[in-house]
Amino acid sequence: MSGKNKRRMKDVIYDEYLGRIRRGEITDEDRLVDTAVAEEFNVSRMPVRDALMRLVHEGYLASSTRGFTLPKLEPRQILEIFELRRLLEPRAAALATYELTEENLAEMARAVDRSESTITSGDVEMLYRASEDIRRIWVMAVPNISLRDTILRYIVQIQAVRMATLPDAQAHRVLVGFHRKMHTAFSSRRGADVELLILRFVLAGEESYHRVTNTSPLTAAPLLTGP
Amino acid sequence: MSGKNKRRMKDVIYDEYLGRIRRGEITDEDRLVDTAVAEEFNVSRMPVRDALMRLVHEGYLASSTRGFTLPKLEPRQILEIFELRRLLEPRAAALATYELTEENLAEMARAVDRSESTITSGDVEMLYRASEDIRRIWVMAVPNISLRDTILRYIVQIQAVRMATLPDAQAHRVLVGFHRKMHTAFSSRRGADVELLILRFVLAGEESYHRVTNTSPLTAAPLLTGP
DNA sequence: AGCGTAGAAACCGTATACAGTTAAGGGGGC
DNA sequence: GCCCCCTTAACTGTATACGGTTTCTACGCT
Repeated sequence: MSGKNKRRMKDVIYDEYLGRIRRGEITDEDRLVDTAVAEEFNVSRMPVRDALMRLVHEGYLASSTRGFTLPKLEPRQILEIFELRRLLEPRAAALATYELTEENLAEMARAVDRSESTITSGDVEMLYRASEDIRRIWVMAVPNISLRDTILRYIVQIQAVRMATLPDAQAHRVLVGFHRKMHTAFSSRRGADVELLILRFVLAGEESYHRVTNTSPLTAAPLLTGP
Repeated sequence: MSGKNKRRMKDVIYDEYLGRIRRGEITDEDRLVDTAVAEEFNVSRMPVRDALMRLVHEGYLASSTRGFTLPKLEPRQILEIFELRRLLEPRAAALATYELTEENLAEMARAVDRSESTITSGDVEMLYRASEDIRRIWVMAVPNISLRDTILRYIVQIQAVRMATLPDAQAHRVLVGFHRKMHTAFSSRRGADVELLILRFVLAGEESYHRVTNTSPLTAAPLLTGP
């Protein structure tokens, strides 16, 4: 009856687990095994393997000889991805500025309210979800689909950075401050303002990460060894 | 004996076909069928399917109900990827500047010579390969591995753009001119110069593509509809 | 002769089975 | 009691088989 009959199980499983990963429902301790997932969906291992292997190749999972787990990013890789985000996200957000609907902005405003409430409540879990919602709203509005898809891949890095920085009170306050400013900037419909703000946001995230983990910026070395 | 015994067939097949695609050995007309590839390697369909599906998910191939083929990019997608390249490649090339060895530069110089020789010979095939070599040399020197991998994915778009623009004499001359300038800039070890040159290079490629295909820039519309 | 339709062929998705590899855990030796 | 080795279980990779879907083709109808 419905047009969904042609949907392949491997795609269903892929979508389901990508959603779980993006919603943070898979934790570091979870070990995904194809036979177990196969049982969950009442299918054989093959479509499960297809789905999980795809998630591995896209960087959302890591495969080992003992099941699939969330990848644990090396600090080096986290810093590398900060550079990519610095290059892509300001422009992407500027493009999204002109696409966000009033409903999108209203939803973002509610998420910002939730974010601010965590300053007093200290509810890191809620901050985490609010942060996720705000990001999702604007990223989904990016009209350049290739650019949007590229940005969506950094979710693992972003979750790792949140895990590392959010327990830190200073990073928490900085993040909440940015959330309010983001809503203001997107609401103003001024792409140039949004672009600059998002650049500052990524740089602030990088700085928080460096402070919390005591690492130093990636590019210092190569730039200093230049002529 | 050799440490390669643990290499999985699916990885061997993946590497082999990724290489063939990158070297342009797969043409638009080719139709890859898993059973045929399986026969070529004397294995079953499964590792072949794994390899080909992976190439599909990474954008190097497209799957249809009738075998796997090179993806034919929509003009829209080609323009989207130009935007990504504009954002990433200048910085990536600047970072690569400090990593290129003297041998790299010498190899690039030889490729530039070959490129220039095609102005008189009109050998588009050689121009194609020289262009590929020059790009490969500097991209492989990008020290940020995540950034390098992201850039390497655009090979399909780049090949499509070359196919569309290289028969055009003006685009041909512009490209060769850039090749010489690139070698000069990389040799100078001045990242800032390289960054600007590569930005100009991507913009020139975009312009050639627009001119040849009679399309208009992607971002005109959203920017103009802004405040 | 052209178009529609039915059958066949090609190819993909999924199931089941087996082999190979790796890590864990228990038992034995030091 | 601790460490090492061997067994065993768990999990991945590959093979084979079958069913479903889509495209091609040939035949018949108009």
